[in-house]
Amino acid sequence: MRIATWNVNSIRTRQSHLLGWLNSAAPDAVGLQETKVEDSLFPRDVLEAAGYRCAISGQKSYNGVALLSREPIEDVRIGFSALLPGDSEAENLGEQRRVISGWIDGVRLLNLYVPNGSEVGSEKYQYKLAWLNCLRRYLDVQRQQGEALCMVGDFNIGLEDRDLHNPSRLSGGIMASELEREALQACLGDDLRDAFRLFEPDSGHWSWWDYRSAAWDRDRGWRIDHLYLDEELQQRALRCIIHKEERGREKPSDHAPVSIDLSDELPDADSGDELW
DNA sequence: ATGACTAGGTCACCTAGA
Repeated sequence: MRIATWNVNSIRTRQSHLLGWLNSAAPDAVGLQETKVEDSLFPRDVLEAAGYRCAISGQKSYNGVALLSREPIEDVRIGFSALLPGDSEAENLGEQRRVISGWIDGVRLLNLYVPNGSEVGSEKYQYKLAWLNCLRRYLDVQRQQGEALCMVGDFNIGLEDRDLHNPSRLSGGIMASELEREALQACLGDDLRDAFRLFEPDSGHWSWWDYRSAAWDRDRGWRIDHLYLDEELQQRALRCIIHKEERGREKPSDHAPVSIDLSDELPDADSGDELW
C-alpha cells in the first residue's frame, strides 16, 4: 500500500500535475492540502475518472484538505470536533479547513494542514500553537480508538535542524521555533515516528522550496511534509520517497509529494520457521 | 537584502503562504 501527502497549492491550478503524478506514482491513498476550493467546485469528476474516490473539506481561497483513495474511504471525520465534541476551541479552529481523516484499507489516514504561523510571537503564531495543542487532545482520543494510524500532511515545521537547509540562520524562526517543535513533539508522543527518518538520517532532503530567492535552483529547502506511523505501521514500512521531480516542473506547487510504501501484512512473529 | 514568487479574489492591488 502506497500512501502519499502533497500540498498542491490550489488543486484547480495543479489539476494536470496531480493527474500526471497519480498516473506515474500510482499511490493507493493521498492526503492533499491547500486545495483552496469550496467543495462544490472540487474537481471530483476528473479524479474519480482517474480511479480515485474523494473525501473533501474545502473552503474558498484558503486552506482545504482532501483524501483520495483507490479503495473505499469509510468513516470520514472532518475537523477536530469529530473526535472532540463539546470542545469549543476545536469548534472554533474548525472554521479553517485543515483536518480530515478516513478509514482506508485497514488504516486510519489522518491528513493535516498545520497553520504556518507567519512570524514567531504573532497572532498567527499563537493560533498555530493553539492548533497543535488541540491536535494533541485529538490524538489522545484517536489513540483510544485502537486503529492503525498514519498521520500525514504539511506540518509547516522543520522538526529538527537537519530538516532545514540553513539551520544556523533559520533555527528559532517560524517553522523551526522551540515552542512549535515541542508542541508537535508532544503530539507524536513515544509511538508516532516520522517514516522518512526510519530510512534516512542525513540532512539535505527537502519537501518544500520557497518560490522566492531561486530557492529551487539553489536547492535551499525545508522538510516540512511528513508521514507519521504508529508502532504497528512502522513494522510494515518499506520505503519513503520524496518525489522531488514534481517541484521541477512548469508552474509547480512549492511542495513535492512524499510517499511511503507499506507491506501488505504485518511480519508474523509466531511463524518464523516457514522460510528458514 | 525586513526582498524575492505564486494563487485567489476581485478588478487594482490586497491577503496569505512559509
